[in-house]
Amino acid sequence: MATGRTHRPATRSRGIPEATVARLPLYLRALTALSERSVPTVSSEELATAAGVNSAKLRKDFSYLGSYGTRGVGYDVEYLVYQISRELGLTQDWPVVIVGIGNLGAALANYGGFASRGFRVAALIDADPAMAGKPVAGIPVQHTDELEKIITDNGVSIGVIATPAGAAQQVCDRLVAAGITSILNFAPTVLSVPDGVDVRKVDLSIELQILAFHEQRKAGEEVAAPEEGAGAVSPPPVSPHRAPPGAPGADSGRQGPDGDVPAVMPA
Amino acid sequence: MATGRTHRPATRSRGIPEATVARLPLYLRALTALSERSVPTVSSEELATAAGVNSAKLRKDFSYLGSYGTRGVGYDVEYLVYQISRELGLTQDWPVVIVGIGNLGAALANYGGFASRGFRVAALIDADPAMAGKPVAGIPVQHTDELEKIITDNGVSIGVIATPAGAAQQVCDRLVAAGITSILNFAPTVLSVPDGVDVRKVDLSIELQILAFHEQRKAGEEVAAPEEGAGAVSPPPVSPHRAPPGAPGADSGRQGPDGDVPAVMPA
DNA sequence: ATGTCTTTGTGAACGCGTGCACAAAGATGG
DNA sequence: CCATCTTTGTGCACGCGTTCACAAAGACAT
Repeated sequence: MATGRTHRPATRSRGIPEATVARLPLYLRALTALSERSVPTVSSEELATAAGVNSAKLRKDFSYLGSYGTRGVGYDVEYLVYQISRELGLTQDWPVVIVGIGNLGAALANYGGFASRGFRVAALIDADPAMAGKPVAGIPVQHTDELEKIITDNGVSIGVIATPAGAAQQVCDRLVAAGITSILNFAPTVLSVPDGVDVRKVDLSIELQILAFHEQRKAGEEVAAPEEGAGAVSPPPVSPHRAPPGAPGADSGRQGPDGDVPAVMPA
Repeated sequence: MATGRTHRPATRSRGIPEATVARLPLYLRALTALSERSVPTVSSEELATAAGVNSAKLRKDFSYLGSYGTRGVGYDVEYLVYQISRELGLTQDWPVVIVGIGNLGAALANYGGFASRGFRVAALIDADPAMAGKPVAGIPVQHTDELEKIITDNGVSIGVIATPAGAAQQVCDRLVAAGITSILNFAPTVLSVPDGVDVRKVDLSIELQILAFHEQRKAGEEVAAPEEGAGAVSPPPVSPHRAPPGAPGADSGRQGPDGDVPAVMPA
C-alpha cells in the first residue's frame, strides 16, 4: 500500500469508519469485474475472496452502508455497484488537475483508470515554459501562471501534485488558495494545509523500504539475529558514519535537499 | 496512502509494530533532510513536526528500536539516520526488477528515489518483443523469456509489477517461482501468493476515490442531510427492495454498464 | 554538589478495527 | 404451510495503535 492518510483524526463521516471507506474502492473493483461478466449476485464469501479481504469484514463494511443484501442469496451485483459508487461520490464528474508533468505526471495523464471512475483530467500544468502547449495524453500542457484561472474556471476541487519535492509546498499553497480542497501528493514531502483540506500521499520509496524491512527479517531469520547489545547502549556522541549502500552512492548530488523525484502510477 | 498491505496478520517482527515500521521511512526522510543541513540534534517535537506525526507517537516508535535519545537534548541526527537505515535494511544493496515497461514502468525506471535508498534497478522486463533491447532510463529492456534467468543470476528478491491487470497474476507466479519474495504491485488486481511472500500494492485510483468520498461529504455538509438515522431506512434512490440494476438512469451517464475496464494500462 | 530545567521513555487508558460465532431472515422444496 | 438450508447482519470480545501524562534521566547553571 503506497498510501498514507493525513490529518483528519477521527471525523468518522456519518458513521462510516475510515477503514471501511478505504476498502470500498476495492469492493467496487471486484464488483465491476463481476458485472462485466454479467454475474447477477455474489455471496459475501465470494466477493470477499475476489477483493482479498475477510468475509466478516466485508459484511460489516456493507452494514455501514445499509442492508443491501438478501439473506440466503447474497448481494445484487449491479445494485451494489451503484450504491458504492454513490457513496464514494463517483456518480458525479470530478475534474482534476495534474501539476508537474515529468515522467510521473505524464504517466498519470495517460492513466486509463481516471475516466472510468468519474475522474476527468481537466488540465495539465507545468512550470517549464518549454512544456507549454506541448500535448501530453492529448491534453496541451499549460503554464503554472494559468493555475488559478484553470481551477476557478473549471471548478476543480481535486489536485494532483507530481512535482519535485522542492516545489510541492509552494504548488500546494497556490492550489489551496485557488480553491482546491483535496490533494493527492506524489512528492516526498509533508505538506502543510489548512483545516478542511484533505491530503493523501503516495510514496513508492516508502513502500519499497517497508518491503526491504520484511525482506531483511526473512533473510535474518536463518542466521539468527545477533541480538545486539542487550542492555541499552547509550548513544555515543561519535556519529557512526552512515554506511552508504554499495551502490553508486553520490545520489544527493542530483538536485535539491532530498533529491527525491517521485514517479509512481498505479496501473 | 495509496497503499495497502496484504496478508501478514500479526507476525509482529521481533516486536516492532507494523504501524511503526510504516512510519520509519517517514522519519528517515525528515532526518536525511536535517542531516543535509548539518543539523546535529533534534527533539522529538521538531522531528515529529517535520515528519508530520505526533511527537508522542514518534517517541514510542523510537522506543521500539531502543533508547537512542538523550534526555534534555534530543536525538543525534546522524546516529538516528544510521539506526533507522539499518533497521529497515537499507544499509545493504537491494536489486529489484521492474516488469511491465509501459508509461508506469518507464516512470518507475526513471525514479530517482531508488538508488538513494539502497535500491538498484537490476533489470527492466517487458513482454513486448519490440521493446527488447530498447534502453529506458539507460537500462536495456529485456524480454519476459529472460525473467527467471535474470532473477537467479542477480539474486533479486524484490519485484515490481507494472503490467496491465490481466497479466499481473501470471507475472507474479513466475516471479515467485523464480525466487522473488517481496512484490510491489501496481496492477489493480488482488494477487494471490504463497506464504512467505510479501505483497504491497499501490493503486492511485483508490486514493482518488477516497478523496472523492471526503470531497462529496464536504460539499454535502452545507446542505445538511436530514439525519435519516433511526429506522434503518434503506435509501432507495432506485428501488427499496432488491431492485435490479436500474442504476445507469440516475447515473451521470457517460460510462456504459461496464464503466470500469480494470484500468488497463496503456502500455 | 545541588537545584532547576528540558526532553525522553513509558505505563496506562482509551478507541478503533478485526474476527468469531450465531440468531434472524429469507429462499427453496415438499 | 411447514421444514430445511443458505447467507446475511451484528453483538461481543480481543488486540493493536494512539494519546495522555508523568516519572526518570540527563544537561546546565550556580
